[in-house]
Amino acid sequence: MKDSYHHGNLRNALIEAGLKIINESGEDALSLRKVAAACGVSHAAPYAHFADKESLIEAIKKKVTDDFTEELERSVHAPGVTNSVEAILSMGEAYIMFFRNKPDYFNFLFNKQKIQVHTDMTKEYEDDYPPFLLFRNLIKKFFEENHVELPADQQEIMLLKTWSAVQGLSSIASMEGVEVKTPWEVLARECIKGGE
Amino acid sequence: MKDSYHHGNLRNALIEAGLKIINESGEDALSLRKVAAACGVSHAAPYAHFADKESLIEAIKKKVTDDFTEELERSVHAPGVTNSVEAILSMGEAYIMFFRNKPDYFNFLFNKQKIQVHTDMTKEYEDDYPPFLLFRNLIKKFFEENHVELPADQQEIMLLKTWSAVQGLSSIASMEGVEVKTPWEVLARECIKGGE
DNA sequence: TGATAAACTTTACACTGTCAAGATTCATTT
DNA sequence: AAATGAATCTTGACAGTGTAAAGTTTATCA
Repeated sequence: MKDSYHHGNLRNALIEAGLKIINESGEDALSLRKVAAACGVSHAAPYAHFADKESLIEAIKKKVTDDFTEELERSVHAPGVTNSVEAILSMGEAYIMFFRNKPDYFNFLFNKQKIQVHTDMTKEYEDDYPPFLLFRNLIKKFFEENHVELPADQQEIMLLKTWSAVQGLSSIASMEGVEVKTPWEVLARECIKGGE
Repeated sequence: MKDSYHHGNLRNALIEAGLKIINESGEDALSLRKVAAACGVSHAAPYAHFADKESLIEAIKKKVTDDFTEELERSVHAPGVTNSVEAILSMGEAYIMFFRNKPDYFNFLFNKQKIQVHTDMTKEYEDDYPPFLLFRNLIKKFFEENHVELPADQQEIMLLKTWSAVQGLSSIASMEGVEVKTPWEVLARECIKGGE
Protein backbone atom coordinates (compact mmCIF):
# COMPACT_ATOMS: atom_id res chain seq x y z
CA MET A 1 0.00 0.00 0.00
CA LYS A 2 3.02 2.25 0.44
CA ASP A 3 5.42 1.35 -2.34
CA SER A 4 6.38 4.82 -3.46
CA TYR A 5 6.96 8.33 -2.25
CA HIS A 6 3.32 9.03 -2.84
CA HIS A 7 0.94 6.99 -0.79
CA GLY A 8 -1.84 7.08 -3.33
CA ASN A 9 -4.80 6.97 -1.00
CA LEU A 10 -3.53 8.65 2.11
CA ARG A 11 -6.64 10.67 2.88
CA ASN A 12 -8.84 7.62 3.21
CA ALA A 13 -6.09 5.65 4.92
CA LEU A 14 -5.82 8.36 7.58
CA ILE A 15 -9.57 8.30 8.17
CA GLU A 16 -9.54 4.53 8.40
CA ALA A 17 -6.54 4.42 10.72
CA GLY A 18 -8.01 7.16 12.88
CA LEU A 19 -11.30 5.34 13.22
CA LYS A 20 -9.43 2.18 14.16
CA ILE A 21 -7.59 3.97 16.94
CA ILE A 22 -10.83 5.49 18.22
CA ASN A 23 -12.54 2.11 18.20
CA GLU A 24 -9.69 0.40 19.96
CA SER A 25 -8.49 3.03 22.41
CA GLY A 26 -10.99 5.86 22.46
CA GLU A 27 -10.98 9.36 21.03
CA ASP A 28 -8.47 10.64 23.57
CA ALA A 29 -5.88 8.23 22.24
CA LEU A 30 -6.14 9.71 18.76
CA SER A 31 -3.13 11.76 17.72
CA LEU A 32 -2.15 12.94 14.29
CA ARG A 33 1.30 11.47 14.72
CA LYS A 34 -0.01 8.02 15.60
CA VAL A 35 -2.39 8.10 12.67
CA ALA A 36 0.45 9.12 10.39
CA ALA A 37 2.68 6.39 11.75
CA ALA A 38 -0.08 3.83 11.29
CA CYS A 39 -0.14 4.79 7.62
CA GLY A 40 3.64 4.57 7.35
CA VAL A 41 4.02 8.22 6.64
CA SER A 42 5.79 11.15 8.27
CA HIS A 43 4.11 13.01 11.10
CA ALA A 44 3.36 16.11 9.04
CA ALA A 45 2.00 14.28 6.02
CA PRO A 46 -1.65 14.56 7.16
CA TYR A 47 -1.41 18.31 6.63
CA ALA A 48 -1.47 17.72 2.89
CA HIS A 49 -5.03 16.44 3.29
CA PHE A 50 -6.42 18.04 6.45
CA ALA A 51 -6.09 21.57 7.71
CA ASP A 52 -5.70 20.43 11.29
CA LYS A 53 -6.52 17.63 13.69
CA GLU A 54 -10.09 18.81 14.02
CA SER A 55 -10.62 18.45 10.28
CA LEU A 56 -9.51 14.84 10.37
CA ILE A 57 -11.86 14.15 13.27
CA GLU A 58 -14.70 15.75 11.36
CA ALA A 59 -13.99 13.52 8.40
CA ILE A 60 -14.06 10.49 10.68
CA LYS A 61 -17.35 11.70 12.16
CA LYS A 62 -18.78 12.03 8.70
CA LYS A 63 -17.83 8.47 7.88
CA VAL A 64 -19.43 7.14 11.07
CA THR A 65 -22.52 9.25 10.45
CA ASP A 66 -22.77 7.81 6.94
CA ASP A 67 -22.60 4.27 8.29
CA PHE A 68 -25.17 5.17 10.93
CA THR A 69 -27.50 6.65 8.32
CA GLU A 70 -27.18 3.56 6.13
CA GLU A 71 -28.10 1.35 9.06
CA LEU A 72 -31.19 3.47 9.72
CA GLU A 73 -32.21 3.27 6.08
CA ARG A 74 -31.84 -0.49 6.10
CA SER A 75 -34.04 -0.78 9.17
CA VAL A 76 -37.18 0.46 7.39
CA HIS A 77 -36.79 -2.31 4.83
CA ALA A 78 -36.81 -4.98 7.49
CA PRO A 79 -39.44 -7.72 7.18
CA GLY A 80 -42.63 -6.83 9.01
CA VAL A 81 -42.42 -3.13 8.29
CA THR A 82 -45.58 -2.54 6.32
CA ASN A 83 -46.75 0.90 7.44
CA SER A 84 -45.32 4.17 8.67
CA VAL A 85 -45.91 3.44 12.35
CA GLU A 86 -43.89 0.26 12.15
CA ALA A 87 -41.27 2.08 10.13
CA ILE A 88 -40.89 4.71 12.85
CA LEU A 89 -40.62 2.03 15.53
CA SER A 90 -38.14 0.00 13.51
CA MET A 91 -35.93 2.96 12.75
CA GLY A 92 -36.11 4.18 16.33
CA GLU A 93 -35.03 0.78 17.54
CA ALA A 94 -32.16 0.72 15.05
CA TYR A 95 -31.10 4.20 16.16
CA ILE A 96 -31.00 3.22 19.80
CA MET A 97 -29.34 -0.13 19.22
CA PHE A 98 -26.64 1.51 17.16
CA PHE A 99 -25.52 3.49 20.20
CA ARG A 100 -26.14 0.62 22.57
CA ASN A 101 -23.69 -1.45 20.54
CA LYS A 102 -21.20 1.39 20.17
CA PRO A 103 -21.66 3.45 23.35
CA ASP A 104 -18.72 5.76 22.68
CA TYR A 105 -20.15 6.86 19.36
CA PHE A 106 -22.91 8.86 21.03
CA ASN A 107 -20.62 11.49 22.46
CA PHE A 108 -18.20 11.18 19.60
CA LEU A 109 -20.89 12.04 17.07
CA PHE A 110 -22.82 14.71 18.93
CA ASN A 111 -20.05 16.49 20.77
CA LYS A 112 -19.07 19.81 19.20
CA GLN A 113 -20.94 18.83 16.07
CA LYS A 114 -23.05 21.54 14.51
CA ILE A 115 -26.18 19.65 13.54
CA GLN A 116 -28.48 21.48 11.17
CA VAL A 117 -32.14 20.68 11.73
CA HIS A 118 -35.41 22.24 10.57
CA THR A 119 -38.64 21.16 12.19
CA ASP A 120 -40.78 22.86 9.59
CA MET A 121 -42.47 20.01 7.70
CA THR A 122 -43.83 22.09 4.82
CA LYS A 123 -40.50 22.55 3.04
CA GLU A 124 -37.60 20.33 2.04
CA TYR A 125 -34.23 20.85 3.69
CA GLU A 126 -31.67 18.67 1.95
CA ASP A 127 -28.76 19.75 4.12
CA ASP A 128 -30.37 18.78 7.39
CA TYR A 129 -28.72 16.18 9.58
CA PRO A 130 -29.42 12.94 7.65
CA PRO A 131 -30.63 10.74 10.53
CA PHE A 132 -33.05 13.48 11.51
CA LEU A 133 -34.17 13.87 7.91
CA LEU A 134 -35.09 10.20 7.80
CA PHE A 135 -37.25 10.62 10.88
CA ARG A 136 -38.86 13.76 9.60
CA ASN A 137 -39.83 12.03 6.38
CA LEU A 138 -41.28 9.06 8.23
CA ILE A 139 -43.43 11.30 10.42
CA LYS A 140 -44.57 13.15 7.32
CA LYS A 141 -45.44 9.84 5.69
CA PHE A 142 -47.39 8.91 8.80
CA PHE A 143 -49.46 12.08 8.54
CA GLU A 144 -50.18 11.43 4.87
CA GLU A 145 -51.02 7.76 5.33
CA ASN A 146 -53.48 8.52 8.11
CA HIS A 147 -54.83 11.74 6.63
CA VAL A 148 -53.86 13.64 9.74
CA GLU A 149 -54.11 17.38 9.41
CA LEU A 150 -52.48 19.17 12.29
CA PRO A 151 -51.44 22.81 12.71
CA ALA A 152 -47.73 23.42 12.16
CA ASP A 153 -46.86 23.71 15.84
CA GLN A 154 -48.57 20.42 16.66
CA GLN A 155 -46.62 18.75 13.89
CA GLU A 156 -43.40 20.15 15.30
CA ILE A 157 -44.27 18.84 18.74
CA MET A 158 -44.99 15.36 17.42
CA LEU A 159 -41.74 15.31 15.50
CA LEU A 160 -39.69 16.37 18.50
CA LYS A 161 -41.60 14.05 20.80
CA THR A 162 -40.48 11.10 18.72
CA TRP A 163 -36.95 12.29 18.13
CA SER A 164 -36.35 13.20 21.76
CA ALA A 165 -37.53 9.77 22.91
CA VAL A 166 -35.13 8.13 20.50
CA GLN A 167 -32.28 10.52 21.22
CA GLY A 168 -32.80 10.24 24.95
CA LEU A 169 -32.90 6.49 25.14
CA SER A 170 -29.79 6.44 22.95
CA SER A 171 -28.06 8.72 25.40
CA ILE A 172 -29.09 6.54 28.31
CA ALA A 173 -28.21 3.35 26.48
CA SER A 174 -24.73 4.71 25.87
CA MET A 175 -24.08 5.36 29.55
CA GLU A 176 -21.87 3.12 31.57
CA GLY A 177 -23.46 1.85 34.74
CA VAL A 178 -27.05 1.81 33.57
CA GLU A 179 -28.57 -1.62 33.97
CA VAL A 180 -32.14 -2.30 32.97
CA LYS A 181 -34.23 -5.45 33.13
CA THR A 182 -36.24 -4.93 29.99
CA PRO A 183 -34.37 -5.60 26.73
CA TRP A 184 -33.33 -2.37 25.00
CA GLU A 185 -35.21 -3.36 21.86
CA VAL A 186 -38.43 -3.49 23.86
CA LEU A 187 -37.64 -0.28 25.73
CA ALA A 188 -36.98 1.45 22.44
CA ARG A 189 -40.41 0.66 21.06
CA GLU A 190 -42.17 1.45 24.34
CA CYS A 191 -40.49 4.83 24.69
CA ILE A 192 -41.33 5.86 21.14
CA LYS A 193 -44.97 4.84 21.49
CA GLY A 194 -47.38 7.57 22.49
CA GLY A 195 -46.07 10.12 20.06
CA GLU A 196 -48.04 8.81 17.09
CA MET B 1 -5.57 34.55 48.70
CA LYS B 2 -1.96 33.60 48.04
CA ASP B 3 0.14 35.36 50.64
CA SER B 4 2.30 32.48 51.73
CA TYR B 5 4.02 29.39 50.48
CA HIS B 6 0.86 27.46 51.18
CA HIS B 7 -2.14 28.54 49.24
CA GLY B 8 -4.65 27.51 51.85
CA ASN B 9 -7.51 26.53 49.59
CA LEU B 10 -5.81 25.37 46.44
CA ARG B 11 -8.03 22.39 45.76
CA ASN B 12 -11.17 24.47 45.52
CA ALA B 13 -9.35 27.27 43.73
CA LEU B 14 -8.24 24.80 41.06
CA ILE B 15 -11.77 23.54 40.58
CA GLU B 16 -13.10 27.08 40.37
CA ALA B 17 -10.41 28.22 37.96
CA GLY B 18 -10.88 25.11 35.84
CA LEU B 19 -14.61 25.66 35.62
CA LYS B 20 -14.02 29.26 34.62
CA ILE B 21 -11.76 28.21 31.76
CA ILE B 22 -14.29 25.62 30.61
CA ASN B 23 -17.08 28.19 30.71
CA GLU B 24 -15.09 30.79 28.85
CA SER B 25 -13.11 28.73 26.35
CA GLY B 26 -14.46 25.19 26.38
CA GLU B 27 -13.15 21.94 27.77
CA ASP B 28 -10.45 21.62 25.14
CA ALA B 29 -8.83 24.80 26.40
CA LEU B 30 -8.41 23.36 29.87
CA SER B 31 -4.84 22.51 30.79
CA LEU B 32 -3.40 21.77 34.19
CA ARG B 33 -0.70 24.36 33.65
CA LYS B 34 -3.18 27.12 32.84
CA VAL B 35 -5.28 26.23 35.86
CA ALA B 36 -2.21 26.29 38.03
CA ALA B 37 -1.12 29.64 36.62
CA ALA B 38 -4.60 31.06 37.18
CA CYS B 39 -4.20 30.16 40.85
CA GLY B 40 -0.73 31.72 40.98
CA VAL B 41 0.92 28.42 41.65
CA SER B 42 3.59 26.32 39.95
CA HIS B 43 2.68 23.92 37.16
CA ALA B 44 3.08 20.79 39.25
CA ALA B 45 1.23 22.06 42.32
CA PRO B 46 -2.11 20.49 41.30
CA TYR B 47 -0.54 17.07 41.80
CA ALA B 48 -0.70 17.62 45.54
CA HIS B 49 -4.50 17.55 45.26
CA PHE B 50 -5.33 15.55 42.15
CA ALA B 51 -3.80 12.36 40.85
CA ASP B 52 -3.97 13.54 37.28
CA LYS B 53 -5.80 15.85 34.92
CA GLU B 54 -8.75 13.48 34.70
CA SER B 55 -9.22 13.66 38.47
CA LEU B 56 -9.49 17.43 38.37
CA ILE B 57 -12.01 17.22 35.56
CA GLU B 58 -14.03 14.72 37.55
CA ALA B 59 -14.06 17.09 40.51
CA ILE B 60 -15.29 19.89 38.25
CA LYS B 61 -17.96 17.57 36.89
CA LYS B 62 -19.06 16.79 40.40
CA LYS B 63 -19.41 20.46 41.19
CA VAL B 64 -21.48 21.12 38.06
CA THR B 65 -23.60 18.06 38.80
CA ASP B 66 -24.23 19.34 42.32
CA ASP B 67 -25.37 22.72 40.99
CA PHE B 68 -27.54 20.93 38.45
CA THR B 69 -29.10 18.75 41.12
CA GLU B 70 -29.83 21.75 43.32
CA GLU B 71 -31.56 23.48 40.43
CA LEU B 72 -33.71 20.40 39.89
CA GLU B 73 -34.62 20.26 43.56
CA ARG B 74 -35.61 23.89 43.54
CA SER B 75 -37.90 23.36 40.56
CA VAL B 76 -40.29 21.10 42.45
CA HIS B 77 -40.82 23.84 45.01
CA ALA B 78 -41.90 26.32 42.36
CA PRO B 79 -45.32 27.94 42.82
CA GLY B 80 -48.06 25.98 41.09
CA VAL B 81 -46.52 22.59 41.77
CA THR B 82 -49.19 20.92 43.84
CA ASN B 83 -49.11 17.29 42.76
CA SER B 84 -46.64 14.75 41.44
CA VAL B 85 -47.58 15.20 37.79
CA GLU B 86 -46.83 18.88 37.95
CA ALA B 87 -43.65 18.12 39.85
CA ILE B 88 -42.47 15.79 37.09
CA LEU B 89 -43.26 18.37 34.43
CA SER B 90 -41.59 21.15 36.38
CA MET B 91 -38.45 19.18 37.02
CA GLY B 92 -38.32 17.95 33.43
CA GLU B 93 -38.56 21.50 32.22
CA ALA B 94 -35.80 22.59 34.60
CA TYR B 95 -33.62 19.68 33.43
CA ILE B 96 -34.00 20.63 29.80
CA MET B 97 -33.61 24.36 30.34
CA PHE B 98 -30.43 23.78 32.29
CA PHE B 99 -28.80 22.30 29.20
CA ARG B 100 -30.48 24.77 26.88
CA ASN B 101 -28.86 27.57 28.84
CA LYS B 102 -25.50 25.81 29.09
CA PRO B 103 -25.32 23.70 25.92
CA ASP B 104 -21.73 22.59 26.45
CA TYR B 105 -22.55 21.07 29.81
CA PHE B 106 -24.48 18.21 28.24
CA ASN B 107 -21.46 16.55 26.71
CA PHE B 108 -19.21 17.71 29.49
CA LEU B 109 -21.33 15.98 32.12
CA PHE B 110 -22.25 12.78 30.30
CA ASN B 111 -19.10 12.10 28.34
CA LYS B 112 -16.95 9.35 29.86
CA GLN B 113 -18.92 9.63 33.07
CA LYS B 114 -19.88 6.37 34.68
CA ILE B 115 -23.45 7.02 35.77
CA GLN B 116 -24.86 4.51 38.20
CA VAL B 117 -28.57 3.95 37.79
CA HIS B 118 -31.03 1.36 39.08
CA THR B 119 -34.50 1.19 37.58
CA ASP B 120 -35.82 -1.12 40.25
CA MET B 121 -38.34 0.97 42.21
CA THR B 122 -38.76 -1.43 45.11
CA LYS B 123 -35.42 -0.67 46.75
CA GLU B 124 -33.45 2.43 47.67
CA TYR B 125 -30.17 3.13 45.91
CA GLU B 126 -28.50 6.09 47.56
CA ASP B 127 -25.46 6.09 45.28
CA ASP B 128 -27.43 6.39 42.08
CA TYR B 129 -26.89 9.40 39.85
CA PRO B 130 -28.63 12.18 41.82
CA PRO B 131 -30.66 13.79 39.01
CA PHE B 132 -31.98 10.36 38.11
CA LEU B 133 -32.75 9.63 41.74
CA LEU B 134 -34.91 12.73 41.91
CA PHE B 135 -36.88 11.55 38.90
CA ARG B 136 -37.24 8.05 40.23
CA ASN B 137 -38.64 9.37 43.49
CA LEU B 138 -41.13 11.61 41.71
CA ILE B 139 -42.40 8.75 39.59
CA LYS B 140 -42.70 6.65 42.70
CA LYS B 141 -44.64 9.43 44.38
CA PHE B 142 -46.91 9.59 41.35
CA PHE B 143 -47.71 5.89 41.66
CA GLU B 144 -48.48 6.27 45.35
CA GLU B 145 -50.59 9.39 44.96
CA ASN B 146 -52.69 7.82 42.25
CA HIS B 147 -52.77 4.33 43.74
CA VAL B 148 -51.30 2.88 40.59
CA GLU B 149 -50.21 -0.71 40.92
CA LEU B 150 -48.15 -1.81 37.96
CA PRO B 151 -45.90 -4.85 37.50
CA ALA B 152 -42.20 -4.10 37.90
CA ASP B 153 -41.41 -4.10 34.20
CA GLN B 154 -44.21 -1.63 33.47
CA GLN B 155 -42.87 0.64 36.18
CA GLU B 156 -39.42 0.46 34.63
CA ILE B 157 -40.82 1.35 31.25
CA MET B 158 -42.68 4.36 32.62
CA LEU B 159 -39.59 5.57 34.41
CA LEU B 160 -37.40 5.27 31.33
CA LYS B 161 -40.08 6.75 29.11
CA THR B 162 -40.01 9.91 31.17
CA TRP B 163 -36.28 10.05 31.63
CA SER B 164 -35.54 9.39 27.96
CA ALA B 165 -37.89 12.18 26.89
CA VAL B 166 -36.14 14.57 29.22
CA GLN B 167 -32.67 13.34 28.38
CA GLY B 168 -33.39 13.39 24.66
CA LEU B 169 -34.81 16.87 24.51
CA SER B 170 -31.84 18.03 26.58
CA SER B 171 -29.50 16.48 24.05
CA ILE B 172 -31.36 18.13 21.19
CA ALA B 173 -31.60 21.46 23.02
CA SER B 174 -27.84 21.44 23.49
CA MET B 175 -27.14 21.02 19.78
CA GLU B 176 -25.93 23.90 17.71
CA GLY B 177 -27.99 24.48 14.60
CA VAL B 178 -31.31 23.25 15.91
CA GLU B 179 -33.96 25.93 15.57
CA VAL B 180 -37.52 25.30 16.71
CA LYS B 181 -40.59 27.51 16.64
CA THR B 182 -42.18 26.32 19.87
CA PRO B 183 -40.53 27.64 23.05
CA TRP B 184 -38.36 25.01 24.71
CA GLU B 185 -40.35 25.27 27.94
CA VAL B 186 -43.48 24.24 26.07
CA LEU B 187 -41.67 21.52 24.14
CA ALA B 188 -40.31 20.15 27.39
CA ARG B 189 -43.74 19.68 28.92
CA GLU B 190 -45.23 18.32 25.71
CA CYS B 191 -42.49 15.74 25.28
CA ILE B 192 -42.77 14.50 28.84
CA LYS B 193 -46.54 14.16 28.65
CA GLY B 194 -47.90 10.76 27.71
CA GLY B 195 -45.66 8.83 30.05
CA GLU B 196 -47.86 9.37 33.07
C1' DT C 1 10.86 18.10 -22.20
C1' DG C 2 10.12 21.38 -18.85
C1' DA C 3 7.29 23.85 -15.63
C1' DT C 4 3.97 23.81 -12.07
C1' DA C 5 1.39 21.80 -8.53
C1' DA C 6 0.53 18.16 -5.28
C1' DA C 7 2.26 14.97 -1.92
C1' DC C 8 5.47 14.02 1.35
C1' DT C 9 9.84 14.68 4.63
C1' DT C 10 12.71 17.10 7.80
C1' DT C 11 13.48 20.33 11.16
C1' DA C 12 11.94 23.23 14.60
C1' DC C 13 9.12 25.24 18.34
C1' DA C 14 5.81 25.98 21.88
C1' DC C 15 2.76 23.64 24.77
C1' DT C 16 1.16 19.69 27.28
C1' DG C 17 0.86 15.88 31.25
C1' DT C 18 3.60 13.81 34.46
C1' DC C 19 7.47 12.35 37.25
C1' DA C 20 11.42 12.97 40.61
C1' DA C 21 13.93 15.59 43.78
C1' DG C 22 14.15 19.33 46.61
C1' DA C 23 12.28 23.33 49.48
C1' DT C 24 8.97 25.21 52.62
C1' DT C 25 5.35 25.16 55.86
C1' DC C 26 2.01 22.81 58.96
C1' DA C 27 0.63 19.74 62.58
C1' DT C 28 1.47 16.79 66.11
C1' DT C 29 3.92 14.76 69.63
C1' DT C 30 7.28 14.95 73.01
C1' DA D 1 9.18 25.08 73.02
C1' DA D 2 11.62 21.90 69.94
C1' DA D 3 11.61 18.26 66.90
C1' DT D 4 9.93 15.30 63.67
C1' DG D 5 7.03 13.73 59.93
C1' DA D 6 3.51 14.82 56.75
C1' DA D 7 1.43 17.93 53.61
C1' DT D 8 2.12 21.35 50.30
C1' DC D 9 4.50 23.65 46.86
C1' DT D 10 8.74 24.60 43.47
C1' DT D 11 12.13 23.41 40.10
C1' DG D 12 13.86 20.80 36.48
C1' DA D 13 13.36 17.33 33.29
C1' DC D 14 11.29 14.32 29.67
C1' DA D 15 8.39 12.37 26.16
C1' DG D 16 4.46 13.28 23.42
C1' DT D 17 1.61 16.59 21.05
C1' DG D 18 -0.14 20.03 17.14
C1' DT D 19 1.52 22.75 13.71
C1' DA D 20 4.32 25.94 10.91
C1' DA D 21 8.30 26.55 7.49
C1' DA D 22 11.37 25.00 4.19
C1' DG D 23 13.00 21.53 1.40
C1' DT D 24 12.42 17.04 -1.52
C1' DT D 25 10.16 13.90 -4.46
C1' DT D 26 6.66 12.65 -7.73
C1' DA D 27 2.72 13.46 -10.83
C1' DT D 28 0.46 16.22 -14.34
C1' DC D 29 0.05 18.72 -18.26
C1' DA D 30 1.33 22.25 -21.77
